[in-house]
Amino acid sequence: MLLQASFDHDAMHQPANANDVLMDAAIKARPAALSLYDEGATIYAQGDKAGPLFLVEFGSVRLCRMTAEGRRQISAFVLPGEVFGFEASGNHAFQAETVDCTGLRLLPPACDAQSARDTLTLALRGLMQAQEHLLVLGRQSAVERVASFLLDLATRQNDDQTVYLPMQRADIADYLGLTFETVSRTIGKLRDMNLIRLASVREIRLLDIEGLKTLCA
Amino acid sequence: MLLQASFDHDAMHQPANANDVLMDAAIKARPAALSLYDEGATIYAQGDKAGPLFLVEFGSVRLCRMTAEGRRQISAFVLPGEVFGFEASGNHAFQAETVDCTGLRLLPPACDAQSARDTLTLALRGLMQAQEHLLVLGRQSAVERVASFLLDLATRQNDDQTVYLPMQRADIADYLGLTFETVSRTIGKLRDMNLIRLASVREIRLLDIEGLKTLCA
DNA sequence: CGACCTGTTGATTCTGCTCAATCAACGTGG
DNA sequence: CCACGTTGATTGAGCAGAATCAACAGGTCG
Repeated sequence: MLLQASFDHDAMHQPANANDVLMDAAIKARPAALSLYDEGATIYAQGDKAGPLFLVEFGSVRLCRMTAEGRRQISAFVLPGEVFGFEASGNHAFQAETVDCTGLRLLPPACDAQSARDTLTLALRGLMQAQEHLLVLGRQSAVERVASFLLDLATRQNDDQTVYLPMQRADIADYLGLTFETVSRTIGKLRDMNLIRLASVREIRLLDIEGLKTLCA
Repeated sequence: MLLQASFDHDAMHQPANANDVLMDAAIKARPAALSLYDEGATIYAQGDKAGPLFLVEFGSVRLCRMTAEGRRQISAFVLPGEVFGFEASGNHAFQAETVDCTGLRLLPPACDAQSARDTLTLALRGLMQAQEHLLVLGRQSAVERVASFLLDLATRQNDDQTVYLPMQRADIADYLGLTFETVSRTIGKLRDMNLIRLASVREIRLLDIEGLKTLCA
């Protein structure tokens, strides 16, 4: 905890989007300690008692669930500046794991009216993202899914040109409802179409954003 | 409005599940008129200004969205006793249409702390349903999807044996991310496996619930 | 250096889509 | 009453896209 306290909020906080204003307000109102997690750490497991919300300061988190046969579905990736931990019942239906080395700030449950409204806003934002994702999983082809994913990441990382992928191909696959082989092939296809360029395995330059957008249908 | 006022709440309200207590409280706190809609009516369109929430008294509602090519994804069906109309931004991202003749009660936006909490609870319930649905669309086969759908409907209709389908095959298809031909074939397959029996096109008897559950993986 | 993990690429299989025909239920009008 | 058109559901045949199985390359770490 002493180590964690040495992290300075302003230095670590990487603004992602319009969440900032809201979250900064939430933090000022209810400051909390920063917790560090290693890559691949479990923040909470399926069935754990639900409690506080978590704000991602840096790193990234995947929310996932396993089926009986061991198939995995990732319902969302949580990037810096975004919040997770919502539950309808008292227990977590999904598991939260860090994708890479990650810093989280705990947000205690809302008590006053204002923070209840803020929580609602954040929950609704999550609902919208989930519904958006339903569209992808239900009606899009592999190319469309990958293109949507890259554009979404670019937007949320506030960088129109370069996308950094904190997660590996299997994570992307389980998020998009594909196999990792198909993800790899599809990224290759987008590269061959000159829509993207792979600076490295984890860093992708978007060469033709309009082209990618038309692909998403 | 005079006609609508003639509907008696207690007579029309068909409790579906645990929503009841919460919703009854909400209604008592903020009573509202009942609105009638024909089959296939648009309650609000994509882009419409978001406002009140809607409680389904009887009938059913589909929340859907179209892609540029005319593909449709239904994100949820709303059954009696359930609420819809949540939006993160000021405008509706999805369109709400009635599936059959439907009665809705308007719930004005929350103003006090208690109703804000209630709204949050309902929103979180919607978020859970959407995440549950992500699992279906991302990782299940056609048989698993249809089996899950039937079991889900049975639960929400509070009838373990008989499922009544208010919607047609194309609606089920757009909800499950399949074509209506595949839905039809798959229902036929479940019938041939003696897991269900079609009393009519719209009424399905669940003969082997455990068998259906094991199918869902 | 070798073991291991991640990612890429190839060959084959299979599920579900597309196109198309048929059927049943219903309403309309002669 | 029946011929006709319409709409929704079912069924069939062939095809396309993604999954599966498998081999291999590049990087990292012991």
